[in-house]
Amino acid sequence: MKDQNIKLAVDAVVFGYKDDGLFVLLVKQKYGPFINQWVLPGGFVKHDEALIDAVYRELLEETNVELDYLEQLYTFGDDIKRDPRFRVVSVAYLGLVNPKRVSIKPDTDALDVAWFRVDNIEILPFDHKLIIDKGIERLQSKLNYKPIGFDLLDDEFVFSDLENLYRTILCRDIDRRNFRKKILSFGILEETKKVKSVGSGRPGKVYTFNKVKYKELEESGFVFEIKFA
Amino acid sequence: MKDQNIKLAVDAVVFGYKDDGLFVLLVKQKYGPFINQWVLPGGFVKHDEALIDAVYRELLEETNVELDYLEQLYTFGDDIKRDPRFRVVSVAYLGLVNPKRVSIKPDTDALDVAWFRVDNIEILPFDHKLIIDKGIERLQSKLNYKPIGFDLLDDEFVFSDLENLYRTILCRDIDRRNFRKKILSFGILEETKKVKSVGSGRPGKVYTFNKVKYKELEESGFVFEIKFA
DNA sequence: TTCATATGCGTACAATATACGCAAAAAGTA
DNA sequence: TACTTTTTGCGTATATTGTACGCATATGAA
Repeated sequence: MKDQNIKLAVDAVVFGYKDDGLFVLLVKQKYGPFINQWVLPGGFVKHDEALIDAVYRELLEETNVELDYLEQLYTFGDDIKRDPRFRVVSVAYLGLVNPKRVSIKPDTDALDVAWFRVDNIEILPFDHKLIIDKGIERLQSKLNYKPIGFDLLDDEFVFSDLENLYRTILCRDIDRRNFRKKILSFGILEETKKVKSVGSGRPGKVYTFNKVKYKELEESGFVFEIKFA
Repeated sequence: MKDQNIKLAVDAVVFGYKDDGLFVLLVKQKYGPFINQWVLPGGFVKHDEALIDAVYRELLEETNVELDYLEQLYTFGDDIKRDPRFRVVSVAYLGLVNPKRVSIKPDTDALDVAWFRVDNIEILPFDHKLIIDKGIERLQSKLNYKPIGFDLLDDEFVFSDLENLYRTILCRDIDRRNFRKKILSFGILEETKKVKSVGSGRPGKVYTFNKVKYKELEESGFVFEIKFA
């Protein structure tokens, strides 16, 4: 036995929302056991590096992406052979970013970077498909009790944008009118004086998410919670 | 630098409910940097061992406890110095068990084992207090949408037992009558023909939790969810 | 017996979720 | 221009659920 040590890695499931679809960020491996294949951005944790810093570092090195949101997702370490080379336990993170706000480009450690529609992803090396599924699950449930949808949208948006984001990610229809009523009742959106036309039909009012206000409300006991018709 | 490798450990926050209080299982260290001090059961993961198996093994070796419930909690690895000896990243697990169903005793790897009231725990070696707090948080929130309270109770219980468990763990009062109505409406409890007297007052009907029924309902879309008055 | 205590069931009211109608404001088209 | 189609913004009626209690019943204790 050459190396009895367990290696520790991090992987990032970074979601982006655009073109009415949910996308995940993948990189084409430059090194490792699956060269030239698409995998989740990630890599080994350095000896004196916090887990979360390893995620930020790998994302910069491989994709040039800086995130709007990042949280720990789950640690994958029950399958001894998840990496064919040696034992690797990986701490997966869930990231959110508006694709418009970043310019993805392969940096030093990847051959290529791209957004993939989550519903098109079939199989991936390692257990990365599993990790993505876990990420989708977390995203879907968290959307109902945290205002994380706004991290995927533009700063300024109309209500149909928000509706479609929820519809897309949750894979189900929602009642437009009740949804609007519910969100507005929270008092965490600011109405701007602008309107925006999306194709034909009446132009919609443009809103922004007031994060400061939300934090205030949260501290005084308010809970963001959405139930759907 | 003698050892550039990150060591991987697991720790278990095992909760037990008895005497109208929430308890956590601690062991007195036999080895390590905090000999003779009380810490969470746990230890290093073996090279060819699943994370979850490491938890079960350590619990057996240190406390002789087999659990009714176990889930991954969180991975602690941002503080480089959480272990004073060398870099250790620890995957924490949350366990539940009815203290009556186990006989805790220090096995090969611990000097002593005991239940500690969670509200009495002040400071612990490593970041184990932090881990316990994370466990309490998870337990409290999960109590509202999963029927995990029953893993902490006897197989046969009266309604006041369940009420008091929720009251104790959530640290707040609940309306006895509405709570009963809500739980009964789920149809996951079986009424036995027995009654049980707890001190003075009218004896209560004895119920059991029908786990099979719950799983069935869950699969057909039912969601266990409790809101409190 | 009488009292204190806990249980089991019920009812009234408030709050929220759900379903859906419809006029207003735009783009497209004859 | 006038008409149709589409999307928006706001409203209202109803169903469902949450919340606050009242109260008779069954026990142990005095």
